[in-house]
Amino acid sequence: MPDNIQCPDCKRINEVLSRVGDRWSFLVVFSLARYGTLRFNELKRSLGISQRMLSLTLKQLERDGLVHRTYHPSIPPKVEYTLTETGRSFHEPVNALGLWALENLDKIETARRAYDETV
Amino acid sequence: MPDNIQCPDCKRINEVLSRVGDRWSFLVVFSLARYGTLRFNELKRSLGISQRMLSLTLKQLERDGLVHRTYHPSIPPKVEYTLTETGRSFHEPVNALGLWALENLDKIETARRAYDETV
DNA sequence: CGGTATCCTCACGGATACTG
DNA sequence: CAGTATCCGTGAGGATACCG
Repeated sequence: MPDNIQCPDCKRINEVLSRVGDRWSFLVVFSLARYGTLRFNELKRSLGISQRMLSLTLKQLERDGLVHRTYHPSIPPKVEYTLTETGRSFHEPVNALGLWALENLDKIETARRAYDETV
Repeated sequence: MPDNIQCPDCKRINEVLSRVGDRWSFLVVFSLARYGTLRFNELKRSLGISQRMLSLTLKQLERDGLVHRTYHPSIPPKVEYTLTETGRSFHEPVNALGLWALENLDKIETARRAYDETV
């Protein structure tokens, strides 16, 4: 790497991650991909997320074109969320990350304990 | 989804992501995977990260067993960082995410503008 | 060069209450 | 049910200064 330039892609990757790279966005996409369609409170229970953060996260994801929102004007109201095509394509790397996480949690905890003992 | 239980994997995924799922960790792993070995200040310039955050991020990644640190006691000192095997395996999903980010930045910005106009 | 220490700010995010 | 509004605490993270 030439030492006076930045990692050429990191800046752009950073931009995208700062939009859809937070933990709640990951988990919402992960959940919607798994279950297809979920209502607001189903997502809320599913993720253990606060009402406020879910509302904010869903609005961002809708704005960025990853999530589609369908409002059924019944009483009580019913709102369903699904992934858009872009959202589904985002699911692939998100899922890969989730699987890696599940597979490596133990390894990380072991490494962490080992590290802490040497200190 | 049964409506009274949580997304079964989300809790564990959340745990791992809360450790290695921050943006700086992603970018450090992404950079180290691409360039192999980098010194502290090379990483710093490469990522546009503050000295403090890079120091903290590297220490976490070393602790979690994703990054290996080699100290050369010369004058001036020289410290090189590489990925461990776990770190390299982490690179796969991180890279997938990075590539997705690069491919979809435009699409996201377009969706965002469209959304903002309807409001 | 490769850090640590300190200070300071602001955004993340929970708790609670209220509404159509 | 599906939000919005408000308040508030904590922690992420930059800026700066200093050190071996």
